[in-house]
Parts: sequence; structure tokens; C-alpha cells
Amino acid sequence: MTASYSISDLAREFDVTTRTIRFYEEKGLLSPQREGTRRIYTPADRTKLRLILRGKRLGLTLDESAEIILMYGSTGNNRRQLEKLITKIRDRKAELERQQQELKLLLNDLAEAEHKAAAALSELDA
Amino acid sequence: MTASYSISDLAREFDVTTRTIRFYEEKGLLSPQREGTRRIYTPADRTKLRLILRGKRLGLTLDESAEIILMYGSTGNNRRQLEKLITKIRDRKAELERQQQELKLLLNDLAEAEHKAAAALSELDA
DNA sequence: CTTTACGTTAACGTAAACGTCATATATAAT
DNA sequence: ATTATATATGACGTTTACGTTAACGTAAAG
Repeated sequence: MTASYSISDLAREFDVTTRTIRFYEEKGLLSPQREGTRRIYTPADRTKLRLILRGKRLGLTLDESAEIILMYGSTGNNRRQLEKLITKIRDRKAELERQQQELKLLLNDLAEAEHKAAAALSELDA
Repeated sequence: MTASYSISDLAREFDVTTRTIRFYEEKGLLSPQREGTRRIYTPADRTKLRLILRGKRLGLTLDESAEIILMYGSTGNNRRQLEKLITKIRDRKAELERQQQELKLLLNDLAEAEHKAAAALSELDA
């Protein structure tokens, strides 16, 4: 018996509200089973949620995260599907690498600013 | 005579609308001089705009970008100011480095997904 | 048996970051 | 003088990503 989670289990674990999780379902990012009316989440659902939130922390929109999730869940095994999947992954990687570059630039700028501030400070001490 | 720019000069250069630039002014991120009613932007204004947009591409909010711009324009040279500035820079660096870490994780996940997809594809060819 | 805890749907509210008119003025080109 | 182009100020609209009641069902605990 694989583990299963209630909506508040996941909410606690990932520090989001249940509203948030239901919202992701509305948007088609999650589709847990039901036990009567209550939602039951599988480990796979949990992984999807983790991916969504990871994407969020990187500034991805939910629609973008949805794409990534589709990539993971891609059970369609025909060639066209797979080729499309590979293309999408590469596109996303390229974009993320561009972001990484921007990040380096900003970190450099900040390091410079810090240096100048520290220098000005030690001037005061001289 | 230092260069100066009209609002549409900057809009063209950075590929944003004039509305966007006026919006940044509303939010206090820019404060160009006026020639009568028209806005005149200095190279310093241009740099600020560049920083705002760089921040945006990294997923910073405008308020966060505003902080960074304040750091750059910080002409207050007293110790308290400088110390506060240094602290803010370090905080931001820490957050950005955390993001960099997340990015690495996601890139790894994507590499894995790509690998699996490629493997599935070569299965089809076998 | 009634709290207490957790769950459900439905619906309206909100902050951020602009887009999109509408209307008006000013300068440049023909 | 008239047309075109650029600019200005409102002011309302839009999307994203949820927050926030409201109003109700269920189920275990005391």
C-alpha cells in the first residue's frame, strides 16, 4: 500500500494553504482521487506539487510549471510526443541558463556596490 | 552636455511601452526632469531603468528592484546608512544564491527527464 | 450529543504590473 | 493652415495567484 496524503498533510509539508492546493487543481495541475468527496493524494501528486512550488520559487508561472509537469507525466510513448518533449526541455533549459547568467551579472553588481560601501566605511574609520 | 532621452527613446531601447516607464515613475522608481510637461531622462535614469528590468527578468518585484536602486543611489555617506546598505546587499545575495541552488535542482530534474525521453526514443528505434 | 477538527463548494476580494482607451496639448512636417 | 507624431494625464480593464468569508457535510473525541 503506497502512501497517501490528505490535503492538509500536503499543505503542512509544503507550507501552503489548502486553498492554494485546490487552486492548482482548478488549474489542472493536480487531479487527486476522491474518497467520497475528500481528496486523496498519491506520492506522484506530492511530487507534482513539489515541482510546482520549485518552479514558483524560480519565478515560473503556473502555466509554465504545468508544461514541466506534463513533461514528467508524459506517458504518451509515441515518437512525436517524445520529440516534442525533448524540444521543450531544451528550450526551458536554455531560458533557465539565460537567467543564471543574469543572476551572475546582478551578483557582480551587488558585490561591487558592497565593496564600495565597505571602502567608504573604512574611510570613516581612518 | 550629457546625453538625454525621451520616454520613447528608452521604450525603444529596452523594448517596453511608455506606459510601463510612466508606471515605474508612479511607483517612485524613476523621477526624470521635466521640460515643460515632457519627461527628460538622464543616463542615470537610463541605468536605473536597466536595473529595474534586469531585476524583473530575475523575478524580483518592483519594490525589490526599488530597494536595489536605492542602494545604488545611496549618496548618504554616514556610517548608519552604509552599514544598512551593506546588510541589505548581503541579504539579497543570500537570497539570490538560494535561487541559484533551486535552479540547479530544476536543471538536474530536467536533464533526467530529457535522458529518459531520449532513452524511450531510442527504444523505438531498436 | 455536541464540540472540535477537518473537509467540501461557491463566490467575492485583492495586490502587482501593466494594457487600453479617451481626451487633450504641443511640436514637426507638408 | 492642416495633418501627423509624440507626449501628457486620467481612469477603467485585465491577468495571475491566491486570500477570505460564507455555508455546509462528516467524523472522531469527550
